[in-house]
Amino acid sequence: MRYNPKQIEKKWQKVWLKKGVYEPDLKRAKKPFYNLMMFPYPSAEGLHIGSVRTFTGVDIYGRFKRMLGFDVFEPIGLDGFGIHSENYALKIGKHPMKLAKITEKNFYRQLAEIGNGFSWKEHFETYDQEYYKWTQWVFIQLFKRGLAYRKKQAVNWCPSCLTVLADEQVVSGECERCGAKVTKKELEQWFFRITKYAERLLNNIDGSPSTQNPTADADATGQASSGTKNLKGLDWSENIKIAQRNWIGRSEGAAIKFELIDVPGQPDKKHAVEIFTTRPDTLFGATFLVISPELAKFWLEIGWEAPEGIRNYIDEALKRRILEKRDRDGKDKTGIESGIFALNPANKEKIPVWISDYVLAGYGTGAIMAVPAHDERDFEFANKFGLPIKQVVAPYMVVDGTDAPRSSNNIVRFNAATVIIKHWAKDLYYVVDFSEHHRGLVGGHIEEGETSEQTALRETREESGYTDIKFISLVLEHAYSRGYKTRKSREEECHDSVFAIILGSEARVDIVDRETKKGQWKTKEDILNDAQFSNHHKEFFSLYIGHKPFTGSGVQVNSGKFDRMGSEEAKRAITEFVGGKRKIQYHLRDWLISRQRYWGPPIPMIFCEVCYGAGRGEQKEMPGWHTVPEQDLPVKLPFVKDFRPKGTGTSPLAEASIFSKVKCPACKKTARRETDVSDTFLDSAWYYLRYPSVNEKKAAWNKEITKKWLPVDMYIGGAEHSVLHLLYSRFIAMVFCDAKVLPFEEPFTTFRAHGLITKDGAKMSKSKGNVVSPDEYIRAYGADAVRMYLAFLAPLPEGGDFRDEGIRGITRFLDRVWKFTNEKIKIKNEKPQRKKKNEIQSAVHKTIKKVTGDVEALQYNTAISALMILLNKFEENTEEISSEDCKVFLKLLAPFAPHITEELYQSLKSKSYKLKAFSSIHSEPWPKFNAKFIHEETYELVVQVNGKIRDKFEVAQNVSEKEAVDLTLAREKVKLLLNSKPYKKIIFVPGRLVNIVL
RNA sequence: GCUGGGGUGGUGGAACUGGUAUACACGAGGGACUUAAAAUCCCUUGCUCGCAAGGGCUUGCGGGUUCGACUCCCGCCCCCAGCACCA
Repeated sequence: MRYNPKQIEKKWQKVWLKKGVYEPDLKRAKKPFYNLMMFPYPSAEGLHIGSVRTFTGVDIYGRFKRMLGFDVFEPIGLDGFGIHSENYALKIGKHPMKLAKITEKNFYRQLAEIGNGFSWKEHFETYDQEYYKWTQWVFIQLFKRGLAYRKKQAVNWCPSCLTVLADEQVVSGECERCGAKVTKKELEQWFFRITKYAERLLNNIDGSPSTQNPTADADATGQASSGTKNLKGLDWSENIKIAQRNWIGRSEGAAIKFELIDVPGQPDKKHAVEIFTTRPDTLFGATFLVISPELAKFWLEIGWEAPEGIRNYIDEALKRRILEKRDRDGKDKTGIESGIFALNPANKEKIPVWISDYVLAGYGTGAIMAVPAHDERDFEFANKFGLPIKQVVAPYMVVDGTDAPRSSNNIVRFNAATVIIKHWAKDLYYVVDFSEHHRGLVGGHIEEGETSEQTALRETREESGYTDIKFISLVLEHAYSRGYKTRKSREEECHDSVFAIILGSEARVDIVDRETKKGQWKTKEDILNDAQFSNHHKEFFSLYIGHKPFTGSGVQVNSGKFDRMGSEEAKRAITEFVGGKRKIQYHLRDWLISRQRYWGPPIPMIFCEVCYGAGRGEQKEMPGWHTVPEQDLPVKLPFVKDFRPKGTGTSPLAEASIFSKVKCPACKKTARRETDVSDTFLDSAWYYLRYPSVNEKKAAWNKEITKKWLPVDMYIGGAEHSVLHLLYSRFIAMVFCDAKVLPFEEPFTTFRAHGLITKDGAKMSKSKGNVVSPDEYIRAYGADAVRMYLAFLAPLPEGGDFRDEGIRGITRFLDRVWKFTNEKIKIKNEKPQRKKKNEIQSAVHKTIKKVTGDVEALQYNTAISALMILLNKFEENTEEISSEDCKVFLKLLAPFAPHITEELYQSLKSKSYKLKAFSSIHSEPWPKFNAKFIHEETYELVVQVNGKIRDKFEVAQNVSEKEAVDLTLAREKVKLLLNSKPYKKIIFVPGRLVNIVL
């Protein structure tokens, strides 16, 4: 019989289902293992090959764990509620409610065909009332805990589709669907206060105890520290952790008040503006303030009398802000002088206040101090409007990570002068070659009795030979650098004075410097791009000639009594000096929950005018708002024929008066329902809690079952969800942990991101028409081959390239597995002639070890390669292989190719299997390796001469150094190479090589 | 621009803790079987010089550390992903 995947795959899928091979006992499982893949949303074309790869990737791991004795729970469901599914419905002109049923069927069929060990009994869909009832309940709990609120905010708006768009539907400022330029529209929206959890969400990533944070909100997180502490941090892919850290975006800085002088229209009042900065060390260099148009508008509202020009600017800037999604590259800053002045608290200088659109309203206080010498944006702005630039931090070149001068014994200190020499006529600069691969600027030590200017002039003459020198300016008072002079193995620290010198003419004398350095003229660009140009000097050069602000840390200059202090230290000192407060800011914004759409769970809130008038409400700050009483859940999504988004900024549900009209739960008068639906991310932020408790009718999740199965042991999904979905899920878990209805605050113990899959080296996309559909491949090659090929492409965490020819290798392999095992079955070679017993045994056990380790690390490609090598060995030694060997092989292969291995395993056990007595290979224990079988008696010793391989020979495993060396020197080849010359030394690495150094 | 990840044969990709670079597979070339093709099986396959024995070169580029570097250090270039006026 030939291997025919079509026949066997369907057969075993049915048997597994019937026997409940993949259904753990949720109540009584002894070693629960929750194996989860990211919630799929059914898309237009059905299952994408990339998702198939993830699902089988997760499944391989789950099958492996099951064989290791765990009760594996591997649920599946559909995230079919929300904007993606609705958009597809809009596109093909079907109603999403009807469409859902169709896609659902197709999706589940595809999922069944790939042969995963899903726990099908627990599946659900997010658009099922039984599910979204609890999604609504989740919303209510957040409202009750004061974490849901309403606020006006500008949302993405497509003027052509007349609809609100989610951020991810806006591709570089344009509507994903029609390509129209996306604008903004101000609407009242529901938000979740995720920002209250910013610090905890951040700290849990690393499990480090929260840092001292005097100003952070204490109320929401107050009881947090007593909760579960995850001291080790999350076992997540590092890149995902980094993405989350960046998204939360904690920055440490200071809040500093600037007094305002003479605000027009406010002659008698004292005003001040508070700014947030991460660089209080640069305060002495703050030459102006900038406020956002929003803050300026607010100032106008509270009585600032500004001239019309300024008012116009503010209005226009605000309008632009609403219309444009985002500035393409953050350039073209606009601005206007307000006429108001402020007092720099550090040096008491009077500085102007500007209004500009480069300052954001939503971050910090909406006002900044501008330090053009040390901030790129301020620098650009100051140059555009001719504002003063004042340097207060000098660079301190470092090699060892420290950022300030410090004392140490092996530091050689000296003062030096560095000189930038400009050509007399062209835009060229003189550089000297220190050595063949090292260039830099002219300069040298300041000698006894010399001023730094004198040094500069002397060094210029000595090193360049030019004599017609015009000293033009002192660029920096001081700069500090530390470098290693490796040859002398000491550190040197020099205090540089940097000068710019311009040559009047080419008058020149012979170079008198005894090192006779070679020099050349270079352009600015050449110098800045020269890899061999001294970095230390490059920094000086770019500061003055390259015209760039210095944004690093270094040493204070021009900062009064703080001069010569390291700038890191100065941050604290200067903040204190001006009476500022240390402050922590986050980039994280609150979670926008409302969608003015149809296809989602209606937000379970009721607004009552009467209660609003009376100031009644469940939350003090939100009079008039009531949650839908729990017994009235779910708020069913009605069938609305015209589900298209309206251009009005309200959901299509608002049109259905039967839906929106409701009795107020408090006063029983007529009230109206909230007609917005919630964001899809809310559906998927808690779904993992529902799977094990899907049969629970009275609550969103069952307490005991949750305690048994959660948190999720292994979670695998796409890096594209590394921020939003994972952060939202963590947030929701934390909230419920605080509410004492969840026993943990981190939902996913281990998370691994899989890579992206390409087709023939190119990204798959509908427009390119190169999207791989799993169906045709499964039809042509069978699910096992598809699964294995996807696993063989590359390690799961990395991407891979799908090539049609590649799959041939796998089908060949499976054919050979089939043939070989069937021959074994025929011969029934239980006690084979074992001439090479040790060799075979060693190969088998090595493979067990390799596959076990690789599967645990999700390196499926190398695990499969090891199995291929073992099969080669088997085929070369057919007579030597027992059916036990075969069984081990099949077990190792089983997670990857579940159908063929089941078929072969069953026939290996008995000629005809009986359903009654059926026990699956997938429930068998995973093979164990024995280190003593892996051990080999000899190994190949490599002989190197000066690191090059010259010879190899067999030695005993336990060969001593002396023996090995003697054997090596006795080799003919070695003798020839040495030619009886002496060698310097011999290095022996046991188990590997001997290296003879001449 | 910033933050990650990466750059190894014609291709997908291997390589322990610094110790035999290119495992495994695809593709290609040659051969066997066949009337023929497909399938299957066997051999060759990093580049290069050489009739051969044998040598030289090779992990994006340039330096360095080391007996020895794909691996560690410094600088640069390129690709992918995410973020992007966050002060």
